[in-house]
Amino acid sequence: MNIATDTRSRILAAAKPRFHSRSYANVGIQEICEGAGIQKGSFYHFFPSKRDLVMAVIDEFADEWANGFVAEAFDPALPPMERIDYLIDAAYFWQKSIKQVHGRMLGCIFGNLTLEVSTQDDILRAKLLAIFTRAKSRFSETLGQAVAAGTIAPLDTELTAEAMLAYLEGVILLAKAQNDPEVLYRLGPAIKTLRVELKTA
Amino acid sequence: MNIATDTRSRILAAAKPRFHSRSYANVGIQEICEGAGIQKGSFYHFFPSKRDLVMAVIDEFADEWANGFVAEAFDPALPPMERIDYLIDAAYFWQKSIKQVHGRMLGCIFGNLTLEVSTQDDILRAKLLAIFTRAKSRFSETLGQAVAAGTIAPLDTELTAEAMLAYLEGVILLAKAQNDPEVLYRLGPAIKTLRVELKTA
DNA sequence: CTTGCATTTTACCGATCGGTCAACTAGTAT
DNA sequence: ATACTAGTTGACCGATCGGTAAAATGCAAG
Repeated sequence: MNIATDTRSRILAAAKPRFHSRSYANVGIQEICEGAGIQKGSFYHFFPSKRDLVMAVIDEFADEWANGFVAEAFDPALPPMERIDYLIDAAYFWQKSIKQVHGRMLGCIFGNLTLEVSTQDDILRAKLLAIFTRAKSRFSETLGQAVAAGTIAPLDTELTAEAMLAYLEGVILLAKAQNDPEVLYRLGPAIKTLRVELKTA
Repeated sequence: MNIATDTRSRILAAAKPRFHSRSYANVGIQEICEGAGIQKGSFYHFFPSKRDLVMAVIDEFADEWANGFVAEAFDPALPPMERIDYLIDAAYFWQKSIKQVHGRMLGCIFGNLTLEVSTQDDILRAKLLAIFTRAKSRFSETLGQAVAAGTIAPLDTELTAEAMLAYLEGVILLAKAQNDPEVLYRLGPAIKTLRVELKTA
C-alpha cells in the first residue's frame, strides 16, 4: 500500500509541474513516466487514462490552494475586504516566485486548462467549472460579510463575486502574455472597484 | 498568382475554425490539408512551419475584429463610454451566434492561444501580446476621451484600459468554462465600474 | 519550342502519441 | 507450501505528429 501510494504520488509529482508549465496536449504519458522513473504499464495501473491523471492533478492543485494561502487569505479574522487584498498579494508573490525559479510566468492551471480543453471534453470542463464555482463562493461569502459590516455599499454579491473571479483570471492571462508578474501587482488591486449592482426588482 | 492565393487562403480557411474551436496542439497539419483539399507538400510551399500558419491565422482574426464590430464599437461618433457598452454587446452576440452554430462557446482565440503556448514559444507570445497591446490602446483612447468629456472622473487611463481588457478576457474565460455566453451578458456591463486611480505622485 | 519558375503530388522520415497486453516479481494471507 | 493479488516490466499496437525531398505538373515568357 505504501509503495503503491508512493508510485502514484511520484506520477502526480512528475505530472503537476509539466501540465502547469506547458499544456495538456503537449505533455505525454511517456515523458511523465520518465519523470517518475517508472514504465508506462505501471502508469496505467494507477490511472485508466490521461484524462484521469489530469483530473487528479487538478484536485491536487485545488487542495494545495484551498489549504494554502487561499485559506490564509480568507481568514475570518481579517476584515472582509482585506482578505481580497491578501489574495491578490498571494497570487502576485506566488507567480513571482514561480518566475524566479522557472524563468516564466505559468499562470493559473485552472484557467490554462479551461481554455485549452473545455471545448473538447465536457467532463474536464465540468471539473474545472466546479473549481471556479467554489472559488466564486469564497468571494461572495466575503462580499456578503463586507456588506453586512458596512464596509461597502450593498451590491449583488453573487455576480460581483463572479466578476472578481473573472477579473483575477483575466489579469493572470495578461500577465502571462507579458511573462511579467508585475502586471498582477499593477492591476490586481483594482479588483475591489468591481461592482454589480442589485437588481432594482 | 490567383491560384496560389486561393490555395493559401483555403489553408487559412480550414485552419481558422479548427484552431479557434480546439487548440494549437490538437490540430494537425494533415487535418488542415484534408480540410483544404490539398497535400501536405503543398502546405509547406506556403507556410514554412505550423507556427507560421498560426501566426497568419492570428493576423486574420485580428483583421476581422479590427475591421468588423470593433471598428463599429469604437466609432468616434458614439459617446466614449457607449463604445464600451457596444463592444461588450458585440462580444456577447458573437459568442452567442457561435454557440448556436457550433454548439459550443469558443471564446477568444487570442486568449486561448496565449494560455496554451506563451510559455513554450516566445515568438507566438510576442505576437499575441501585440494584439492585446493594440486592444488596450483602443480602450485607453476611449477612456481619455470620456475623461475629457467629463463623463467619468479622471483616472489612470492606461492602467484602467488594461484592467478592462483583462476583465473582458476573464469573463470570456468563465463563460467558456460554463459553455454559456449569457455569462458575458450578466457580467460584461460591470466592466465600466473598473477604475485604477491616478497615482497621487 | 524551350527554358524557367511556381505549384502540386507522392512517398517518405524518425519520433511520438495514448493505450494494451502478457509475463514477471514480490509480498501476504491461508 | 501455495494460491492470490497488487505492482511492475518491457515489448508492442495502429495512428498521428511536424517536416522533408524529389519528381511531376502547369503556365508563362523568351
